[in-house]
Amino acid sequence: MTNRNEIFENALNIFAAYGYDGASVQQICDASGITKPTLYHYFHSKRGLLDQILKETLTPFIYDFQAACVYNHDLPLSLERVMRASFGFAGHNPVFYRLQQTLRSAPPRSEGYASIKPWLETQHRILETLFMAAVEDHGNLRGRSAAYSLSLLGVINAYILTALDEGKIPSDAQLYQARQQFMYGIFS
Amino acid sequence: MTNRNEIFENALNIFAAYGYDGASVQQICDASGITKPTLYHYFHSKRGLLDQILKETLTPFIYDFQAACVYNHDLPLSLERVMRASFGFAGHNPVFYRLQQTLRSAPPRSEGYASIKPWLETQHRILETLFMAAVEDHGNLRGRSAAYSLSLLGVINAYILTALDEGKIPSDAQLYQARQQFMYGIFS
DNA sequence: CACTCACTATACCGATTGGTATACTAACTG
DNA sequence: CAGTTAGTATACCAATCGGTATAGTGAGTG
Repeated sequence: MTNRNEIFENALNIFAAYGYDGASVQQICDASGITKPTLYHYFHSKRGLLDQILKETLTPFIYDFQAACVYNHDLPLSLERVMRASFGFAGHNPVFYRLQQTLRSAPPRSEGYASIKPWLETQHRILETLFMAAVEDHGNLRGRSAAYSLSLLGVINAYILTALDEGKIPSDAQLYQARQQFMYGIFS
Repeated sequence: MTNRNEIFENALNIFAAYGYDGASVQQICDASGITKPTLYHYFHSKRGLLDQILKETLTPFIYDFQAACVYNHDLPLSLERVMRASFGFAGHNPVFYRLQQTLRSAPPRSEGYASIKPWLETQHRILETLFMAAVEDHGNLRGRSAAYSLSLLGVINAYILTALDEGKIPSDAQLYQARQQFMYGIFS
């Protein structure tokens, strides 16, 4: 493994375990068996290292997520795709998912939150367009797409974290249960 | 306001905004118009300051929460009390609630998480006894009280955070919707 | 008055922080 | 061969970190 990849992987693990503020550059260097100038050769700064981790991992996921969010007059089907994309991503990148989770609920003025904020907004915006498209078949969604977008992301997150705590990926059965529960919340 | 209260309030706000690691003792002192020896006269350490904030704010809440968790053969009623206690607490302590939320999903090896962990466990344990008591009337809860306890706390949290983002306390209507949605998840 | 005691500021501590100036090495390139 | 370039370590930087030793202060108390 190249030094760059070594740094990348160790930084991911250490950020996930100690948090962005709690992790030190020296700690990452020690774990990677290199010294600071090497790290700074590959990454602009500590913040740039985090940004790069988010970028390289989230770019392909957002691509899948967008593909899942197309609407063809079958909202349950779209929701299934969205959940499947999310669950699959979390299952393949459990450590990253934990890091993402800590950043997502980090304090608003922390560097960590600033780093993930644009990604959260992008994901939210994509999901919102799905609900806006579904308005044409489900009138009671009108004007609530932002709220339901946030709510769905919350439900997905809750299921993933519960499953990850047990060391598994959410099963298909859980996927359908989560979808049904969410739909129930919408139409009741 | 006494210096102690001044420090306490400023620390709460700064911890909530910047995170435990991101906040510095000097920053809290500056905001409070005092110097470090004064802070260390009232609190053992930076960690002790956070512990004290959690203790003084969560002790009365846990008391209410426990009272809400008594079971008298009416699970929906108990759940309503639990949600009402949680929503009310969040509404009266919005800044603290945000701090609690960041600590709750902080990385496992961070000091912030270590500080709130016992409180989370206590709350979880109390809620679990409610579900264990309800087994006698709802057999399908058997062996799942831990899972449903976590799930309910997740749902409550999601509703509170959504409401707080809009600057409000969750309404009674949202309370009943959240309860119904959760019950639906149980019995389906 | 003499004494105690809760409280507070000045000035400082060693350790660690994120980051870098300099120099070297090995590999590739004309 | 001469020159460039990517990559790496030693040694260092100023700034900040959490925390404290010391010396007061003023209010209460015998």
